[in-house]
Amino acid sequence: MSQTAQQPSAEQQPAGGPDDGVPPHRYTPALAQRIELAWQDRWESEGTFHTPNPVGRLAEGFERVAGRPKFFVMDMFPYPSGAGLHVGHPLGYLGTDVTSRFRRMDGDNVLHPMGYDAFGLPAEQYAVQTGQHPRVTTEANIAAIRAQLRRLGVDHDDRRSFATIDPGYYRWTQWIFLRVFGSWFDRSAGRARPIGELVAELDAGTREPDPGTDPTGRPWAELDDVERRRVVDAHRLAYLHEAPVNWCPGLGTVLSNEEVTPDGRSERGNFPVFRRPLTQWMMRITAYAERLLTDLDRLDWSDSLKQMQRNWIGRSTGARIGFPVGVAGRADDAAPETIEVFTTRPDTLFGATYVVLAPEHPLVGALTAQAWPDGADPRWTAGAATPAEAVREYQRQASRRSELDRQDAGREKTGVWLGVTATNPADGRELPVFIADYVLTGYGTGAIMAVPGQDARDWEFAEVFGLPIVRTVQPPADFDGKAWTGPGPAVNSANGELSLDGLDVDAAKAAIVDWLAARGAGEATTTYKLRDWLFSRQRYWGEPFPIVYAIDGEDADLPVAVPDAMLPVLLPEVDDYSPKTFADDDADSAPEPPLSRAADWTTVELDLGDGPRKYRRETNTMPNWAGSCWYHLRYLDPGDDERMVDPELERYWLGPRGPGDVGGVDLYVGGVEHAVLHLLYARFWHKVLFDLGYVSSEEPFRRLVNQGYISAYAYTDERGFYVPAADVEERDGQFLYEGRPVDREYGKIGKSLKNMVTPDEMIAAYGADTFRVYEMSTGPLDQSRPWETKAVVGSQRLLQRIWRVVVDEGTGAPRAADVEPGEDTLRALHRTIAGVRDGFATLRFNIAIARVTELTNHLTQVYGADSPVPRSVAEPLVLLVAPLAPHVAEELWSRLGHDASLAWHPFPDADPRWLVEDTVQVAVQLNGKVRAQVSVPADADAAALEAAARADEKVAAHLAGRTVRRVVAVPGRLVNFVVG
RNA sequence: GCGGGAGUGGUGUAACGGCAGCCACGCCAGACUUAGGAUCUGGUGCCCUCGGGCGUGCGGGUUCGACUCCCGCCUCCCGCACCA
Repeated sequence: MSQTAQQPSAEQQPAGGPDDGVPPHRYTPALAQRIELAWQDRWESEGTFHTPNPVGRLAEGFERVAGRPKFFVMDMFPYPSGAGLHVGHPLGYLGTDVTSRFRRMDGDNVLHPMGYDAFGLPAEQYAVQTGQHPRVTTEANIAAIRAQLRRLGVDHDDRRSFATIDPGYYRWTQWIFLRVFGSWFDRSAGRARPIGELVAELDAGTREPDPGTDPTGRPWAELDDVERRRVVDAHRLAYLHEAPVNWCPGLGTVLSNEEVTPDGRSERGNFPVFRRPLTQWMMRITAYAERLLTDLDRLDWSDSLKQMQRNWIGRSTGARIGFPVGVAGRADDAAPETIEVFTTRPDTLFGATYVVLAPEHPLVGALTAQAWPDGADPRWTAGAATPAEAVREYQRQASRRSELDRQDAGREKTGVWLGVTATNPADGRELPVFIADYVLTGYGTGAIMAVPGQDARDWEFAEVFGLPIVRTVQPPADFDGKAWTGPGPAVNSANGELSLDGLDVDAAKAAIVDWLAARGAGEATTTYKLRDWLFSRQRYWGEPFPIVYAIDGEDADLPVAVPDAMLPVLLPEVDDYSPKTFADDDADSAPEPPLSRAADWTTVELDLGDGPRKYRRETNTMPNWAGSCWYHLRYLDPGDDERMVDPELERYWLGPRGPGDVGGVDLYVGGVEHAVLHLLYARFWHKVLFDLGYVSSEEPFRRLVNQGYISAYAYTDERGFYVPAADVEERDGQFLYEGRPVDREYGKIGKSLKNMVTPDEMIAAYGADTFRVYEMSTGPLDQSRPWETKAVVGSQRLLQRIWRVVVDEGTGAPRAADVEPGEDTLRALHRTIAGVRDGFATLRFNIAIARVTELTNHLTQVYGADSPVPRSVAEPLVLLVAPLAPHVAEELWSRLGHDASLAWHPFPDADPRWLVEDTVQVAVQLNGKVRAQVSVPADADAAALEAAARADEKVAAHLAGRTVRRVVAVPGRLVNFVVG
């Protein structure tokens, strides 16, 4: 490639024939294509965008950048779907590319890698349909996207690319899983620790098992080995758990809460989802709820995104209060039970008039009375002969009811009485206990005290069931509504020992919680909406778990980690990639993962330290999100076979920049659709790795920006059918397709709206540089915008004008010469430099382009078509535009006589001398309205400014005969006369 | 309902509390052309009696001065939503 290096000019033939009137060396789309392909080849062959690491395999050339600050910029990596990119997809990739190129020129050691998120449902579903191995389609799709990205001219370091399906990558995904499995959350320390330390402390008697981890209730010392294993397993951050899960028969798999849409369907495929108890792998993300919440404050993310995560974590503070249930009416051998409720309003305890359990609450069976008491309200019994019958029927209905119905706040409240009462600990009143589906199993304790006077939902239920309503907060005098949830003094809230009456809400809360705590009847507590992460999928195309279970023996079915040295656990070949799927609405079906049918693979003989034994493998696979939880770490050296990541590389690229800094990627750009799923999971894993000492950064992504979306107009004819948007004409404000009027809509780009526009089409018509400039010119990166193909020509014209400033269109020779620019030109240049830098630094590339356009237009006017352009202006112009339109900039730079790529050339600096004017125009206002302009020296003080203004004829005319009450003169800006 | 964000020409947008509309698309006119869907130049917020008047969703407020800050509405977009 040395020939290319010395003679990089891509121009091999004139752009047009002699007869068509187009100058032979004009920057036409055809020339743009040749330039772009040639420079893409050269960048690749020279390794222009190889980023050196400080140490290790990729350290070559580091001495060149050792003194530079590091800058790690990253895109949310794509899922290679095969559907192809449309013009909306590259927006973020181009934003990071411009930033990356700018920061490199401006003196940073920039890391800008790209990988592929490649496990997942679409490839698997395609495989199920065609029998083609998902790896084959996935790899073909990756190759296609990689080619498209290359054609856009992005500056990724190709040596650092990988896909999550690479065994060399998912080996470490499995390794991280084992670290999570191999640790527990020490609540006293507020962090994860290796599980071995837990065992040591339990053995030493310095620690008791966490509550709820030991079903035997016996001391640790008295437990046998298997019982101890179970206790330890219950502490792990990755644990097996039988619980109601989101079972999706149509997909044949379970889904995490986050993968279920609010209307109770699968996010992928839109199939119905049912709640069903199953044993599944869970990740204890809830242990990190507090840190995930509070550390948001330390991140440079948008407020809206932080707010979404806060809402998802859903912290709320309140109290747990016990409501004892007596034995009266229950089975003869029933022991007394206490219903624990969670409330954020303990101050309203005296207003509680009934208690409600979720239908799935574990105490429901034990609390249900044998028979209805005499005179039971028919509204409470649902017409059933016994409480047990009513409960069974209600539970059945609740499990059948889709999440949509269940969460529809407008639906009338339903429920049944258990036939028993619970005692209000504050005043000893007996309150009826119901089950009702407006109380959710997974939140709080799955049980509430109902306070209709202060809660709209409880009020509604009380009205339907004829339950008493007691106000315990005095509403304002003019309030005539139902439940009052606002502030006010407590009323009706006293017992023999305690009175809350007159206290405001906060004071009443404090008083009642103290009183309850003193009698062991309750305590202040915090709960979260966030639930543990369901981590198993019954799919083929995902990472296998590095977990086996003994087949025989006392410890059968307890999970055992596959030793690190035996990783990766490779995905086996199978004949059928599909999980067993069922009719969409078959709620009673049970999962059957494809790996369970790989008979040779599922059982294995291993020696895990106590001799060879037979084990069965875990046949679930990890969810799609696993691979994207840590890929930022693998970019640092994807070829490292020794470690997940070299700690020294992690410290260099991701480590904190100072005390208290969270560290992480310096700029992470991607779509807002990952606001809770990916970003919460990735933060969680990163924090676990931090706690265990594998990384020095507390957060994965220091700064995050959501790029906007590109939408496009679509058109429907009189029948409501979409017509091809590309063929619609606008005439006099009317939109016409084949001469007939059509209606305009605005929406997602895609086949269904017939408004698809692809980068390939745009690149073919204009070249990648024009496409890049157009996309970046339409607004700040984070802003959504409409696509308008007809406007692309503006960007094409800009690049043509820049080309024409630097190159003679007739001869192809550079027009730059060593002539001195005029002062106007110098000012224009340096103002442009300052503006472009500002635009790049703030991701408002539209500003940078506007300033470059101004400079170009200035040069076009001043230097015409023939006079030589000062080299000292032409060269900076080329450098300024280089991050936006890198190919044409490289070509011009080379024609200006430079052998080396400009990718590493210093970005121009604005000379402050040329940013200040000698004389400035200042506005003269009367009462805030501009009446005149005066020209004054830039350094004129207030008095000089006022004098100059008064000397102006127009101003004098305005001031004549009027009283000047006040003069505001701001040097360099304006004079304002306040007149009477 | 709760939370977040945004409302500026025909369109995308721009304006440290200081001349509202930079730059571009579109449109209008002109130049060069056999020709123009090329290129270049000029114009283009609205109204006007050509003096000027009015203009940043609406209404108030702070200020010498508000697109910008504060309060209250309206509209649109996004997220969450029976979360106790």
